Amino acid sequence: MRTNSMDNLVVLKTAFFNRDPRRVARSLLGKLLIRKNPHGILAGRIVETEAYLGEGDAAAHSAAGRTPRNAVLFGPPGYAYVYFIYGNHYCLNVSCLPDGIAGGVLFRAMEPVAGVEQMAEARGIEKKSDLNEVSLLRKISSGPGRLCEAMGVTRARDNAKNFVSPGSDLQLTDDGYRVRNVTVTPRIGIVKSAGQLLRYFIAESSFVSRR
DNA sequence: GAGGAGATCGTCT
DNA sequence: GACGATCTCCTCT
Repeated sequence: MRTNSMDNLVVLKTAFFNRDPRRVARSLLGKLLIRKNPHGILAGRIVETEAYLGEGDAAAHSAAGRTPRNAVLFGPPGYAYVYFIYGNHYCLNVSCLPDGIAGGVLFRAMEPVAGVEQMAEARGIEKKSDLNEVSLLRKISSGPGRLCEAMGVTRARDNAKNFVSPGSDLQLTDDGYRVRNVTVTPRIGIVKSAGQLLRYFIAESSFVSRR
């Protein structure tokens, strides 16, 4: 699976995110997550997501109501919600549904597409390694914490950032890639509401975090 | 290759 | 003071 070209990228609009997180999570598969920085462009194709439904979803951060930490999830759609977990890692989400209603989608894994060397370096992967090997490419962004480290995503830098704004250095775009088969499973690493099928991934992708 | 444990800290109770 | 939407390293098989 390779990208088409980096031309003809259409930035996803607010309306795309102003929907049920389950629909957004599925629709985001195959889209490109892009980070613009002074050294160039980093991009990855989203291959795995999870939907978090808001106050009715016991596993969601918004389950207990609005707090300073999770306020973005209750805000307008299309904004980055970044949180710190396990003392080591950040996780990146995008808010869904209209202002006042909580909901979001977690980015769990992506396939590196552009700026691969930069991302590998950010992850502490030796440059001398052959970055064309799938087994090494997988280590760059096959997991929510890994993805954030590769993209340089932190709460201080990116929380509450607008994905939709033209000037944003963090964007979600459509390059015309079409996903064929989507697999749906329970979400990973949660205890509450563990039975719900809210994890989505591209069936044929090698860059999914876990099978 | 599978399984277990440690790292490490912000957030909420 | 407890815990968590994770990752890596180490040990054992």
